[in-house]
Amino acid sequence: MKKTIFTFAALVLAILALFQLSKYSVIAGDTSIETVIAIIAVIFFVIGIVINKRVLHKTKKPTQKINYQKIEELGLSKREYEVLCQIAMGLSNKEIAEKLFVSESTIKTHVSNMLVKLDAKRRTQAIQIAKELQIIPL
Amino acid sequence: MKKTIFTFAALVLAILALFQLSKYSVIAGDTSIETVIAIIAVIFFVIGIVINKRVLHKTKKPTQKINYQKIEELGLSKREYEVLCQIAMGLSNKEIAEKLFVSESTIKTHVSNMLVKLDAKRRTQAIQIAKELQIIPL
DNA sequence: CTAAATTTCATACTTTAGTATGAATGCTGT
DNA sequence: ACAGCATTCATACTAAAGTATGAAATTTAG
Repeated sequence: MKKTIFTFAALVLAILALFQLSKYSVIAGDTSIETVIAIIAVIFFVIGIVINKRVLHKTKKPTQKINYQKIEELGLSKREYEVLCQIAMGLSNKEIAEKLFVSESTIKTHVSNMLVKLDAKRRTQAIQIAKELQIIPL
Repeated sequence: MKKTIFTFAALVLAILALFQLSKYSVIAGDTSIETVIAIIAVIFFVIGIVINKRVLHKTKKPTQKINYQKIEELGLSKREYEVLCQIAMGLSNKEIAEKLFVSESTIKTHVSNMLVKLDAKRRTQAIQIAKELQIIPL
């Protein structure tokens, strides 16, 4: 944090110095206004990019939004989708059954139907496919 | 794409107009050089931020880097880690065996040892845990 | 209201996953 | 050389996952 303040202060000073330098340069007739403006433009353009990159990197969280349209396209029912999410959480059929207050055989039915719709052979493959299609959170 | 080119062209024209305007303004004595420079600085600062945001949003892929230190902490061997990655890809033990040119029973051994080290009961849970620990790509 | 879809459950079965145990080979660092 | 670890493989077993089929209750859309 101290480093950031230091860097920022140094940057401001450098810019102020450049301002003065450019002003005298223009008055003295050594440099054209166009050149000065161009340099200033480039400098602030770069500063904008750098600052933006810093901020984005700090607060960036991959909030992947779910493709609900794809879920409908696949013909996944509400229950089948719920089961799919629980599978992705690493739960067994038995655990899912307890969580959703239904029997294990019901879960098996949902899983089997879901696998067909996702064109998967195993539940692990279903997780992978669902992630690719962005229908479950990462 | 056409829209981008249009926007960019419009932007360049606007800036050139601003340049001319500011130049005559300064020559006429209506505006100080400082003001012009400040305006230019702000404009390009904003442009820098906007362009950077666009580029980052387009090409942003959640390139989560793998926590190799964590892999060592868990005591996962090279082979066990390989198997873990293949499991996350949705492959069965048999498929993994063929891919790595070993027998299925070898894969079973690796899987079993890996599950203990990851403190998982199932391969699906292992995937979930591995993702949390950031030892496999999302 | 009726037809279609969803959800539920069961039974029987096959396949895959995972555990336990033992053992041979090869590599590595001391 | 030798202890320790990783890798390989096998056999036998248990547990979990997945398939197939049929059927009843519920919801939903037309």
